[in-house]
Amino acid sequence: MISGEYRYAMDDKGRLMVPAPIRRSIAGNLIVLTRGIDRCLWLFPPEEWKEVSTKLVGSSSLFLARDRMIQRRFLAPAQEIEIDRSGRIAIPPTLRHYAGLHKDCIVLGINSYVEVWDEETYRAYELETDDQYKEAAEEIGGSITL
Amino acid sequence: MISGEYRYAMDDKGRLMVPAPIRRSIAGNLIVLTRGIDRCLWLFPPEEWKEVSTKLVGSSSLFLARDRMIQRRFLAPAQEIEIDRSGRIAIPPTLRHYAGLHKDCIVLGINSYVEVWDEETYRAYELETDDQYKEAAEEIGGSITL
DNA sequence: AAGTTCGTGGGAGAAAGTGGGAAATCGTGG
DNA sequence: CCACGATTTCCCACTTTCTCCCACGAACTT
Repeated sequence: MISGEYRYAMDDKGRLMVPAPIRRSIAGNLIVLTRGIDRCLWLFPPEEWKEVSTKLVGSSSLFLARDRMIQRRFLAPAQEIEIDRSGRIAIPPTLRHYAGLHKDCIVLGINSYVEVWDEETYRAYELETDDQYKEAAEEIGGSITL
Repeated sequence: MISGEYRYAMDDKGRLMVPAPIRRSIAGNLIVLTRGIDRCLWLFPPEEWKEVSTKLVGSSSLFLARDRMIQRRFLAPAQEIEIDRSGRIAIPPTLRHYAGLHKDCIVLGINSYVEVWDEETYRAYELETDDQYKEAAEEIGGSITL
Protein backbone atom coordinates (compact mmCIF):
# COMPACT_ATOMS: atom_id res chain seq x y z
CA MET A 1 0.00 0.00 0.00
CA ILE A 2 1.60 3.21 -1.23
CA SER A 3 0.99 6.43 0.68
CA GLY A 4 2.51 9.65 1.89
CA GLU A 5 2.71 13.27 0.85
CA TYR A 6 6.05 14.71 -0.15
CA ARG A 7 7.50 17.93 -1.50
CA TYR A 8 10.53 17.93 -3.79
CA ALA A 9 12.26 20.36 -6.06
CA MET A 10 12.63 19.29 -9.66
CA ASP A 11 16.16 20.13 -10.82
CA ASP A 12 17.23 21.97 -13.97
CA LYS A 13 17.43 18.71 -15.86
CA GLY A 14 13.83 17.87 -15.13
CA ARG A 15 14.64 15.18 -12.61
CA LEU A 16 12.37 14.49 -9.67
CA MET A 17 12.75 12.33 -6.59
CA VAL A 18 10.59 9.28 -6.06
CA PRO A 19 10.21 9.21 -2.27
CA ALA A 20 12.25 6.46 -0.66
CA PRO A 21 9.27 4.79 1.05
CA ILE A 22 7.44 4.58 -2.26
CA ARG A 23 10.54 3.31 -4.02
CA ARG A 24 10.76 0.52 -1.51
CA SER A 25 7.26 -0.64 -2.34
CA ILE A 26 7.95 -0.88 -6.05
CA ALA A 27 9.58 -3.99 -7.42
CA GLY A 28 12.33 -3.15 -9.89
CA ASN A 29 13.30 0.30 -11.10
CA LEU A 30 10.77 0.85 -13.86
CA ILE A 31 7.56 2.84 -13.64
CA VAL A 32 4.95 4.05 -16.10
CA LEU A 33 4.27 7.75 -16.24
CA THR A 34 1.21 9.26 -17.89
CA ARG A 35 -1.25 12.13 -17.75
CA GLY A 36 -3.56 12.27 -14.76
CA ILE A 37 -7.15 13.42 -15.04
CA ASP A 38 -6.55 16.71 -13.27
CA ARG A 39 -3.46 18.82 -14.00
CA CYS A 40 -1.14 16.22 -12.60
CA LEU A 41 0.82 13.17 -13.64
CA TRP A 42 0.11 9.59 -12.67
CA LEU A 43 2.82 7.12 -12.01
CA PHE A 44 2.10 3.40 -11.90
CA PRO A 45 4.17 0.39 -11.01
CA PRO A 46 4.33 -1.70 -14.22
CA GLU A 47 1.94 -4.41 -12.98
CA GLU A 48 -0.64 -1.85 -11.97
CA TRP A 49 -0.33 -0.15 -15.30
CA LYS A 50 -0.81 -3.38 -17.15
CA GLU A 51 -3.99 -3.97 -15.20
CA VAL A 52 -5.47 -0.50 -15.73
CA SER A 53 -4.51 -0.26 -19.36
CA THR A 54 -5.74 -3.70 -20.36
CA LYS A 55 -9.05 -2.96 -18.66
CA LEU A 56 -9.37 0.19 -20.73
CA VAL A 57 -8.05 -1.19 -23.99
CA GLY A 58 -9.96 -4.43 -23.68
CA SER A 59 -13.34 -3.18 -24.72
CA SER A 60 -12.45 -0.08 -26.67
CA SER A 61 -13.01 0.68 -30.32
CA LEU A 62 -11.38 3.22 -32.61
CA PHE A 63 -14.83 3.92 -33.99
CA LEU A 64 -16.19 5.27 -30.71
CA ALA A 65 -15.47 8.91 -29.85
CA ARG A 66 -15.31 8.25 -26.14
CA ASP A 67 -12.78 5.48 -26.54
CA ARG A 68 -10.58 7.49 -28.86
CA MET A 69 -10.57 10.26 -26.30
CA ILE A 70 -9.37 7.97 -23.57
CA GLN A 71 -6.76 6.44 -25.83
CA ARG A 72 -5.37 9.82 -26.78
CA ARG A 73 -5.41 11.48 -23.43
CA PHE A 74 -4.62 8.66 -21.08
CA LEU A 75 -3.08 5.69 -22.83
CA ALA A 76 -1.02 7.40 -25.50
CA PRO A 77 0.98 9.74 -23.26
CA ALA A 78 2.15 6.83 -21.13
CA GLN A 79 5.89 6.19 -21.06
CA GLU A 80 7.93 3.62 -19.29
CA ILE A 81 10.65 5.35 -17.31
CA GLU A 82 13.61 4.20 -15.31
CA ILE A 83 14.38 5.27 -11.77
CA ASP A 84 18.07 6.26 -11.63
CA ARG A 85 20.59 5.25 -9.01
CA SER A 86 19.73 8.11 -6.70
CA GLY A 87 16.03 7.37 -6.90
CA ARG A 88 14.98 10.02 -9.42
CA ILE A 89 13.00 9.97 -12.63
CA ALA A 90 13.53 12.26 -15.61
CA ILE A 91 10.15 13.67 -16.57
CA PRO A 92 9.72 14.02 -20.35
CA PRO A 93 9.09 17.60 -21.55
CA THR A 94 5.57 17.00 -22.84
CA LEU A 95 4.39 15.55 -19.55
CA ARG A 96 6.27 18.20 -17.60
CA HIS A 97 4.47 20.80 -19.62
CA TYR A 98 1.06 19.17 -19.26
CA ALA A 99 1.22 19.21 -15.49
CA GLY A 100 2.79 22.68 -15.48
CA LEU A 101 5.70 21.47 -13.38
CA HIS A 102 8.09 24.29 -12.60
CA LYS A 103 10.29 23.63 -9.65
CA ASP A 104 8.55 22.67 -6.45
CA CYS A 105 6.42 19.56 -6.83
CA ILE A 106 4.05 17.63 -4.61
CA VAL A 107 4.21 13.86 -4.75
CA LEU A 108 1.24 11.88 -3.42
CA GLY A 109 1.17 8.16 -2.76
CA ILE A 110 -2.36 6.85 -3.36
CA ASN A 111 -2.90 3.16 -2.67
CA SER A 112 -1.43 1.65 -5.76
CA TYR A 113 -0.24 4.64 -7.75
CA VAL A 114 1.45 8.00 -7.37
CA GLU A 115 0.49 11.53 -8.35
CA VAL A 116 2.85 14.38 -9.20
CA TRP A 117 1.66 17.98 -9.01
CA ASP A 118 3.19 21.37 -9.41
CA GLU A 119 3.01 22.81 -5.92
CA GLU A 120 1.13 25.97 -6.88
CA THR A 121 -1.32 24.00 -8.98
CA TYR A 122 -1.99 21.69 -6.09
CA ARG A 123 -2.55 24.52 -3.64
CA ALA A 124 -5.02 26.00 -6.10
CA TYR A 125 -6.76 22.63 -6.40
CA GLU A 126 -7.06 22.42 -2.65
CA LEU A 127 -8.62 25.86 -2.44
CA GLU A 128 -11.04 25.15 -5.26
CA THR A 129 -12.22 21.89 -3.78
CA ASP A 130 -12.30 23.02 -0.17
CA ASP A 131 -16.07 23.41 0.06
CA GLN A 132 -16.74 20.14 -1.71
CA TYR A 133 -14.28 18.42 0.57
CA LYS A 134 -15.92 19.69 3.73
CA GLU A 135 -19.32 18.69 2.35
CA ALA A 136 -18.03 15.23 1.58
CA ALA A 137 -16.63 15.03 5.09
CA GLU A 138 -20.01 15.91 6.59
CA GLU A 139 -21.66 13.23 4.49
CA ILE A 140 -19.13 10.67 5.54
CA GLY A 141 -19.66 11.75 9.12
CA GLY A 142 -23.20 10.47 8.80
CA SER A 143 -22.03 6.95 8.08
CA ILE A 144 -18.79 6.59 10.00
CA THR A 145 -18.80 6.74 13.76
CA LEU A 146 -15.55 6.86 15.61
CA MET B 1 -10.49 4.90 25.70
CA ILE B 2 -8.00 7.64 24.83
CA SER B 3 -8.38 11.07 26.40
CA GLY B 4 -6.58 14.08 27.85
CA GLU B 5 -5.28 17.47 26.80
CA TYR B 6 -1.53 18.03 26.76
CA ARG B 7 0.96 20.68 25.78
CA TYR B 8 4.40 19.76 24.48
CA ALA B 9 7.24 21.49 22.72
CA MET B 10 8.30 20.01 19.40
CA ASP B 11 12.10 19.93 19.32
CA ASP B 12 14.42 21.14 16.56
CA LYS B 13 14.34 17.75 14.91
CA GLY B 14 10.57 17.82 14.58
CA ARG B 15 9.98 15.30 17.32
CA LEU B 16 6.90 15.42 19.51
CA MET B 17 5.90 13.56 22.63
CA VAL B 18 3.03 11.13 22.61
CA PRO B 19 1.63 11.49 26.13
CA ALA B 20 2.45 8.49 28.28
CA PRO B 21 -1.21 7.67 29.13
CA ILE B 22 -2.05 7.57 25.44
CA ARG B 23 1.03 5.51 24.70
CA ARG B 24 -0.11 2.96 27.21
CA SER B 25 -3.42 2.52 25.45
CA ILE B 26 -1.80 1.78 22.10
CA ALA B 27 -0.65 -1.73 21.35
CA GLY B 28 2.81 -1.73 19.79
CA ASN B 29 4.84 1.30 18.86
CA LEU B 30 3.36 2.14 15.47
CA ILE B 31 0.78 4.81 14.73
CA VAL B 32 -0.69 6.34 11.60
CA LEU B 33 -0.44 10.08 11.19
CA THR B 34 -2.49 12.03 8.65
CA ARG B 35 -4.11 15.36 7.94
CA GLY B 36 -7.10 16.27 10.05
CA ILE B 37 -9.98 18.13 8.50
CA ASP B 38 -9.20 21.36 10.34
CA ARG B 39 -5.63 22.66 10.56
CA CYS B 40 -4.50 19.80 12.74
CA LEU B 41 -3.10 16.30 12.45
CA TRP B 42 -4.88 13.08 13.31
CA LEU B 43 -3.12 10.17 14.83
CA PHE B 44 -4.68 6.73 14.79
CA PRO B 45 -3.72 3.41 16.31
CA PRO B 46 -3.11 1.08 13.33
CA GLU B 47 -6.30 -0.95 13.82
CA GLU B 48 -8.42 2.17 13.96
CA TRP B 49 -6.78 3.48 10.83
CA LYS B 50 -7.36 0.25 8.99
CA GLU B 51 -11.02 0.48 9.86
CA VAL B 52 -11.44 4.08 8.76
CA SER B 53 -9.40 3.76 5.60
CA THR B 54 -11.04 0.58 4.38
CA LYS B 55 -14.44 2.16 4.91
CA LEU B 56 -13.33 5.06 2.75
CA VAL B 57 -11.32 3.20 0.15
CA GLY B 58 -13.86 0.40 -0.12
CA SER B 59 -15.23 1.23 -3.51
CA SER B 60 -13.25 4.22 -4.69
CA SER B 61 -12.17 4.88 -8.25
CA LEU B 62 -9.44 7.06 -9.68
CA PHE B 63 -11.91 8.05 -12.37
CA LEU B 64 -14.34 9.74 -9.96
CA ALA B 65 -13.60 13.33 -8.92
CA ARG B 66 -14.99 13.00 -5.43
CA ASP B 67 -13.02 9.86 -4.70
CA ARG B 68 -9.83 11.46 -5.91
CA MET B 69 -10.42 14.40 -3.61
CA ILE B 70 -10.76 12.21 -0.55
CA GLN B 71 -7.79 10.11 -1.56
CA ARG B 72 -5.60 13.15 -2.02
CA ARG B 73 -6.56 15.08 1.03
CA PHE B 74 -7.10 12.42 3.61
CA LEU B 75 -5.74 9.03 2.61
CA ALA B 76 -2.59 10.04 0.75
CA PRO B 77 -1.01 12.16 3.50
CA ALA B 78 -1.21 9.21 5.88
CA GLN B 79 2.08 7.75 7.02
CA GLU B 80 2.87 4.95 9.38
CA ILE B 81 5.25 6.22 12.02
CA GLU B 82 7.18 4.61 14.80
CA ILE B 83 7.18 5.82 18.38
CA ASP B 84 10.81 5.98 19.54
CA ARG B 85 12.18 4.67 22.81
CA SER B 86 11.46 7.86 24.66
CA GLY B 87 7.88 7.96 23.41
CA ARG B 88 8.22 10.53 20.66
CA ILE B 89 7.24 10.62 17.01
CA ALA B 90 9.08 12.41 14.22
CA ILE B 91 6.53 14.44 12.29
CA PRO B 92 7.22 14.49 8.53
CA PRO B 93 7.83 17.97 7.06
CA THR B 94 4.72 18.10 4.87
CA LEU B 95 2.42 17.26 7.75
CA ARG B 96 4.27 19.63 10.05
CA HIS B 97 3.75 22.34 7.49
CA TYR B 98 0.08 21.54 6.93
CA ALA B 99 -0.79 21.91 10.58
CA GLY B 100 1.51 24.92 10.92
CA LEU B 101 3.35 23.31 13.82
CA HIS B 102 6.05 25.60 15.16
CA LYS B 103 7.14 24.76 18.62
CA ASP B 104 4.40 24.53 21.21
CA CYS B 105 1.78 21.95 20.35
CA ILE B 106 -1.50 20.84 21.86
CA VAL B 107 -2.20 17.12 21.92
CA LEU B 108 -5.80 15.99 22.41
CA GLY B 109 -6.88 12.46 23.16
CA ILE B 110 -10.32 11.84 21.67
CA ASN B 111 -11.84 8.41 22.28
CA SER B 112 -10.08 6.34 19.70
CA TYR B 113 -7.72 8.83 18.08
CA VAL B 114 -5.48 11.78 18.84
CA GLU B 115 -5.27 15.33 17.51
CA VAL B 116 -2.17 17.49 17.26
CA TRP B 117 -2.48 21.26 16.97
CA ASP B 118 -0.12 24.17 16.88
CA GLU B 119 -0.88 25.97 20.11
CA GLU B 120 -1.62 29.34 18.55
CA THR B 121 -3.78 27.78 15.87
CA TYR B 122 -5.74 25.96 18.53
CA ARG B 123 -6.29 29.06 20.63
CA ALA B 124 -7.54 30.85 17.54
CA TYR B 125 -9.85 27.94 16.75
CA GLU B 126 -11.31 28.06 20.23
CA LEU B 127 -12.04 31.76 19.94
CA GLU B 128 -13.56 31.46 16.48
CA THR B 129 -15.85 28.60 17.37
CA ASP B 130 -16.93 29.84 20.77
CA ASP B 131 -20.38 30.94 19.66
CA GLN B 132 -20.99 27.84 17.56
CA TYR B 133 -20.01 25.74 20.53
CA LYS B 134 -22.57 27.38 22.79
CA GLU B 135 -25.22 26.97 20.11
CA ALA B 136 -24.32 23.32 19.73
CA ALA B 137 -24.60 22.95 23.48
CA GLU B 138 -28.13 24.36 23.40
CA GLU B 139 -29.13 21.89 20.71
CA ILE B 140 -27.70 18.97 22.60
CA GLY B 141 -29.42 20.21 25.72
CA GLY B 142 -32.71 19.32 24.03
CA SER B 143 -31.85 15.66 24.03
CA ILE B 144 -29.61 15.19 27.03
CA THR B 145 -30.78 15.73 30.58
CA LEU B 146 -28.22 15.83 33.31
C1' DA C 1 16.43 8.97 50.23
C1' DA C 2 16.54 5.90 46.48
C1' DG C 3 14.23 4.15 42.67
C1' DT C 4 11.10 4.77 38.85
C1' DT C 5 8.75 7.07 35.33
C1' DC C 6 8.52 10.92 32.27
C1' DG C 7 10.13 14.36 29.39
C1' DT C 8 14.24 16.69 26.93
C1' DG C 9 18.49 17.13 24.44
C1' DG C 10 22.22 15.73 21.68
C1' DG C 11 25.91 12.71 19.09
C1' DA C 12 27.31 9.33 15.56
C1' DG C 13 26.46 6.61 11.80
C1' DA C 14 23.40 5.60 8.05
C1' DA C 15 20.29 6.85 4.58
C1' DA C 16 18.24 10.18 1.65
C1' DG C 17 18.47 14.00 -1.31
C1' DT C 18 21.09 17.32 -4.41
C1' DG C 19 24.12 18.89 -7.89
C1' DG C 20 27.15 18.62 -11.60
C1' DG C 21 30.63 16.57 -15.07
C1' DA C 22 31.43 13.78 -19.10
C1' DA C 23 30.12 10.51 -22.46
C1' DA C 24 26.47 9.15 -25.43
C1' DT C 25 22.45 10.03 -28.10
C1' DC C 26 19.28 12.61 -30.78
C1' DG C 27 17.73 16.05 -33.89
C1' DT C 28 18.74 19.69 -37.14
C1' DG C 29 20.78 21.95 -40.96
C1' DG C 30 24.22 22.18 -44.35
C1' DC D 1 26.17 11.85 -45.23
C1' DC D 2 28.49 14.50 -42.08
C1' DA D 3 29.01 18.17 -38.54
C1' DC D 4 27.32 20.65 -34.92
C1' DG D 5 24.59 21.86 -30.95
C1' DA D 6 21.33 20.51 -27.70
C1' DT D 7 19.53 17.18 -24.83
C1' DT D 8 19.75 12.97 -22.31
C1' DT D 9 21.93 9.43 -19.66
C1' DC D 10 24.97 7.60 -16.51
C1' DC D 11 27.84 8.03 -12.83
C1' DC D 12 30.12 9.99 -8.89
C1' DA D 13 30.71 13.13 -4.90
C1' DC D 14 28.91 16.16 -1.57
C1' DT D 15 25.50 17.81 1.85
C1' DT D 16 21.65 17.41 4.52
C1' DT D 17 18.46 14.95 7.06
C1' DC D 18 16.99 11.05 9.59
C1' DT D 19 17.41 7.31 12.81
C1' DC D 20 18.91 5.06 16.56
C1' DC D 21 20.78 5.24 20.82
C1' DC D 22 22.20 6.95 25.21
C1' DA D 23 22.44 10.24 29.01
C1' DC D 24 20.63 13.75 31.95
C1' DG D 25 17.24 16.34 34.93
C1' DA D 26 12.79 16.80 37.03
C1' DA D 27 8.91 14.93 39.32
C1' DC D 28 6.59 11.48 41.52
C1' DT D 29 6.47 6.95 44.48
C1' DT D 30 7.53 3.94 47.90
